[in-house]
Amino acid sequence: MSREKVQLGREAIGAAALAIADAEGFEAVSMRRVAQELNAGTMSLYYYVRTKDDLVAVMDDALISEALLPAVPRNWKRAITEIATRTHSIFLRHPWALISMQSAPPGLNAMRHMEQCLEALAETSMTAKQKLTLLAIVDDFVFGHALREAASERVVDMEFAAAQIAQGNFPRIAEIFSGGRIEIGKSRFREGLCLLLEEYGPRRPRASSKPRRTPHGTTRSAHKSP
Amino acid sequence: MSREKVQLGREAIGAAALAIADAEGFEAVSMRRVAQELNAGTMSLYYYVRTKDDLVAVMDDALISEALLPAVPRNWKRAITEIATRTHSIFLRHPWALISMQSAPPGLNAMRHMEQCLEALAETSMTAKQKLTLLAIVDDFVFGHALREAASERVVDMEFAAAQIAQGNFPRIAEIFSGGRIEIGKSRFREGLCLLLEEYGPRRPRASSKPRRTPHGTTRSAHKSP
DNA sequence: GCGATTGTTCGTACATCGTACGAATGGGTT
DNA sequence: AACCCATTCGTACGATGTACGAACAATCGC
Repeated sequence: MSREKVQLGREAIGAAALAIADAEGFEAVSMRRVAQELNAGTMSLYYYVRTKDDLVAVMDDALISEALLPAVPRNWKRAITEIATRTHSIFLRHPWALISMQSAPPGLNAMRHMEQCLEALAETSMTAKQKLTLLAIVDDFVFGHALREAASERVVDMEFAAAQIAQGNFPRIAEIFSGGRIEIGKSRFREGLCLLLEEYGPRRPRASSKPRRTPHGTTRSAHKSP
Repeated sequence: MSREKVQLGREAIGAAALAIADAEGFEAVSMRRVAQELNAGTMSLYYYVRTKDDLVAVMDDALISEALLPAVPRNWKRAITEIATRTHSIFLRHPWALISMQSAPPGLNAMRHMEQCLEALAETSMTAKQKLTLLAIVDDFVFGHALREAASERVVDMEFAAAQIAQGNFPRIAEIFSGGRIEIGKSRFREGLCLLLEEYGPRRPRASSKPRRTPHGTTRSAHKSP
């Protein structure tokens, strides 16, 4: 927290919130704490930000910008892999974004990201639906792996599990860990990604179509930006 | 909320909390609300449950029980697919569990689940590391797909995005949606799962088949039980 | 019989959170 | 001078998780 006040604004507030999240964890990001960081009154933030969720959306969009490639490789598999890897690394460093992004409306950088993904697939012969499906499947995996990897770094109480294993109730679990802890580090991310891409590419994609409806549609205006 | 009080206990409290989560959403689950549902004082819950996170862990483990198969198919791909599908459907109905399970210590049912997964792979020629890797990759995808699918059912503000598209800033996004909304329903879950399993299977391990049955141990523990 | 011990219930109190409301402040226009 | 409007923010409210310890009931040693 520096002494002089910075000019308030959406980006400044988002940046301050991000700094706090990085330094003290996402749960430390409160309106009061962010305001304090900016030497401003708590309620002053609400002039630029509708609600805390809106603030988080700003943080999210700021993060997504890190997933943008300066240039999209010609080879589409390489391009998708590179984007996915960047996205993945963002989530590993900011696991909270995995959750908050699911409820945040798409911002400018999110759209740039999507545009870039489509650009990567532009030269392929895939149909629109095939493109969207591939991107969705890849994202599913990226999000899922980051979610579980981030969690696995947390320390959880293993006492109960250890007791159960020692008691002999779970022979297969006991057996597979008998040789000590097995590390399946980040290698499985590349591995899974390859499985998805290599299979999807050369083969003729299946036209499994099962239509589904989704009633979507809302309206809202962008909040004030001075 | 019925009038007569039920006998308090870990399971009863967890069940009540689950009922509230199903009926009113996970965010409606508060200690006061659960206690009210059980016609008990708020603080009475803390005799059976260390903290709210502990309560949530009870809920999680109760949910996992739904992922357990009565019998494990001999064909390992079919077995894994069935387990994954069940797990997936749990998360679609209880999206909050995606997050809470990441920080919850493994409970009894979680361990049974793991044991069952290992049983499914018992007759393959995979090494321990290969088994764990496969299970991890599959879970990554299951969690990821459920996470994003649950989110896509939420209603989010699309006005900003629509405006950007209409403004012509994102030609590829505009193009791909020009033919109306494209629905890539739950088909992509099966599709992705197949990609992962079919590729992982044949090349590495030789799958030999032999029947096997499911053992189950049961024990109790954790915090006070009256 | 009685006091002590132990298991169970829960009322009160506190810190922290998001944010509704509306009063202050200050710079331009007229 | 009078008005307007953008911007700041102090106060207050209701909700949350839970620490603390009092209250009550059942059981046991004597």
